[in-house]
Amino acid sequence: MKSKDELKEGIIIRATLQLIFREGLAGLKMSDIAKQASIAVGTLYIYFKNKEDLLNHLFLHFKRESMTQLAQKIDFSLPFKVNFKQLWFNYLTYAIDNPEQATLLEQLHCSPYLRPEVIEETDKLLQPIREMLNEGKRQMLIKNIDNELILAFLSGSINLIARRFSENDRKLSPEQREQTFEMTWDAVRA
Amino acid sequence: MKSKDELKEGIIIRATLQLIFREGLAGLKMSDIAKQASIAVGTLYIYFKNKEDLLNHLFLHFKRESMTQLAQKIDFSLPFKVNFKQLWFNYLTYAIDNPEQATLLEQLHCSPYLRPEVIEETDKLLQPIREMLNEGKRQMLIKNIDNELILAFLSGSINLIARRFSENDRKLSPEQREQTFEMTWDAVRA
DNA sequence: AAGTTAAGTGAATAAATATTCATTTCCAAA
DNA sequence: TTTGGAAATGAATATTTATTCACTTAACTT
Repeated sequence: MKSKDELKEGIIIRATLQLIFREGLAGLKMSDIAKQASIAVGTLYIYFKNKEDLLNHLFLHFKRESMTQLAQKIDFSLPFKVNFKQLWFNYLTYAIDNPEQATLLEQLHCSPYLRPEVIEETDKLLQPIREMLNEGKRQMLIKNIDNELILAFLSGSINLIARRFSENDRKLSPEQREQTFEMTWDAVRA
Repeated sequence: MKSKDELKEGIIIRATLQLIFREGLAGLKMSDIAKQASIAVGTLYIYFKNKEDLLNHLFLHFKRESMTQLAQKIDFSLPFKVNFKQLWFNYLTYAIDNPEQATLLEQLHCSPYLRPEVIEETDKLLQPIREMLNEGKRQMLIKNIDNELILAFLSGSINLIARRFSENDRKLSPEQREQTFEMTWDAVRA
């Protein structure tokens, strides 16, 4: 018998991601996804129960992917600022190289498709970062401000910068990335 | 003869705004808008040619409204930092009190509905702010960083904070607003 | 190499949603 | 107080888009 192509699920997810980035969730059609993925519409329903199911998988997939990227090269034996900077650069780099992802999460977050439990699950992934911020406060290195406020400040600024500077001819230079980190560090440091 | 209710256009726009905030653009139905505005579906088509037309008006309406808010109490004879702070607080306050607006612009910005010329037109509205930033740089008060980068940093952070802290029981306290401004000022100041 | 089973297809169908329009309601001028 | 005309209505219709399914194709088994 013919075996399920393991790659295909990924192809579908990536095709969907690109379409949402370009056209927004509101314009997303199953037939367009199929075309973008170079498969038949019916095939979509072999890999996903329906559109809602596909979008929930999509959301979880990229949340996990971004969190994996985020944790790269973090080593808690190193000084706080080193880790903070690494974390921030990981996020920025991921966001710039994958600008679709931020748009996606944005658009899905308030949509009739996303199931609430999926949102909750993804929020838990941030826990280690919250603990890192606590550590920074304990060492009096960063301002004593509510974690959620700091997180919103950090991710809000990075996300928008990444969106605005993700096209190839506008991508941030290494200098600009350093400048932006300087702004961020000045913002949070005690 | 019966005269057109001038208020109704505003009611429709506000109803639409709320629905997009709650359910996202993807879930937006003309019938829901009608219900939310307590009018019949047909009436929508008296005030707007069709859904696309309605959404373009919506976008322009709130862009202009937010810009008007932004310019409140700005007085170029006052010192740069005073104006900067005023501007920032205007934006934050507007964003917190009208969290729907940010979601709306976000969702519409990449959607098949919005016409490109409408996007362009709204970008022009930012021109005075860019000039203000230039003035700050001339006076060596803020870092010499690309305006678009600073703007993205500022609006990204404010937008996300406003979204996260817009529910009544989580709204930012005056202290938290000051703290957040402190972060912002530390970020941009030279 | 014939048989078996699941993947893949896309036209056909179902479901959701935008838009129209025949009718009714309301206002203002005559 | 009548009446002309625009506003308002919402069931009916048109359109768009998700989903199904009868059929074809491909890979594995005996």
